Amino acid sequence: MDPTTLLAILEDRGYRLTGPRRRVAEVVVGKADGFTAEELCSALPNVGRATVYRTLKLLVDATIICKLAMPDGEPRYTPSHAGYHHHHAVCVDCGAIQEFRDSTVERVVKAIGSDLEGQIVGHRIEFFIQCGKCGGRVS
Amino acid sequence: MDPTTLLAILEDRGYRLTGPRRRVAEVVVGKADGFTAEELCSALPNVGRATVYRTLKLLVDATIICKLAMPDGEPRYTPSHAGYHHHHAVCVDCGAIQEFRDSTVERVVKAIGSDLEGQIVGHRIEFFIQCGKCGGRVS
DNA sequence: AGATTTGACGATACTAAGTCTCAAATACTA
DNA sequence: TAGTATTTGAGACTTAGTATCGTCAAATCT
Repeated sequence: MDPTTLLAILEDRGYRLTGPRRRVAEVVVGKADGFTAEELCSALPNVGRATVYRTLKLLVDATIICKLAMPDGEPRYTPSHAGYHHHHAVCVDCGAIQEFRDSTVERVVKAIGSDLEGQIVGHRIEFFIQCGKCGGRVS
Repeated sequence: MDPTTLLAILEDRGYRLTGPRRRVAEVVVGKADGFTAEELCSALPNVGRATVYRTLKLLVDATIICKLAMPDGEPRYTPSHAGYHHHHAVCVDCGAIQEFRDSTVERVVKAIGSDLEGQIVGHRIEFFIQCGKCGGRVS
């Protein structure tokens, strides 16, 4: 996604296109492999921390980026390339992210839902990998 | 699990059975529905925060309790009743936890592993529900 | 049981991640 | 272009957890 498209989405949702938001957009779309909030703050020293976090939240709400968590719980953001529901596999060494969608996963989620008492309102499914570059077997 | 068994497991792993650990054990086994680290600290005002966190880590390593994360990322601990690998469904309203094991999930995990570039080193699978008591449909 | 060794404790300072506040600045609208 | 509602940013605050380190006590040894 290019910054212009990203900003257009925010505009459609009624948000103003401000300088800081443009600058965040610029950086975010360039980080194909995901990033932490702190990285973003460092990359944008002229944008306040609060604004960075606020903008991240907007982008997550707009499903432009996804927020996921490393094994230790450290949050990590990644631009979402798919418009549809999907999951992520994150390399624990370099942070590279593979998006995937698996209809089997969705079927399993539904099946489990009917086995549990109560109603499923969400789920979190994340895979941690060592990517090819980082020593994992290349399949 | 009763506190004695819990402590025996720690002992087997070479840890000393100290007063603070006994007190933590006592409280943990009583919290069937999960708890936060802060709740544990409050419940044990005479045990230092650092000790509470250290003991939680020991218990997680020993797979006596599981650490999971609510939708907003807030960590939550829960006594593990199953000895085997399993997943959790947490009520977002009251925190009640259902453990489940689903062989389908495991099969799917394996199948996805062979589709991804690299090697799977872990995964996180959590379901968020509204339990029967909290307004979710009872299935 | 008493002495020794070594792991554990806890007070406190610190870090990291994120939120809140509010006056000042700025983007949109008419 | 003036008006107004939104957004910003500095910095204080919060929350969750870690590090330090002198003190203490559990297990072991004799």
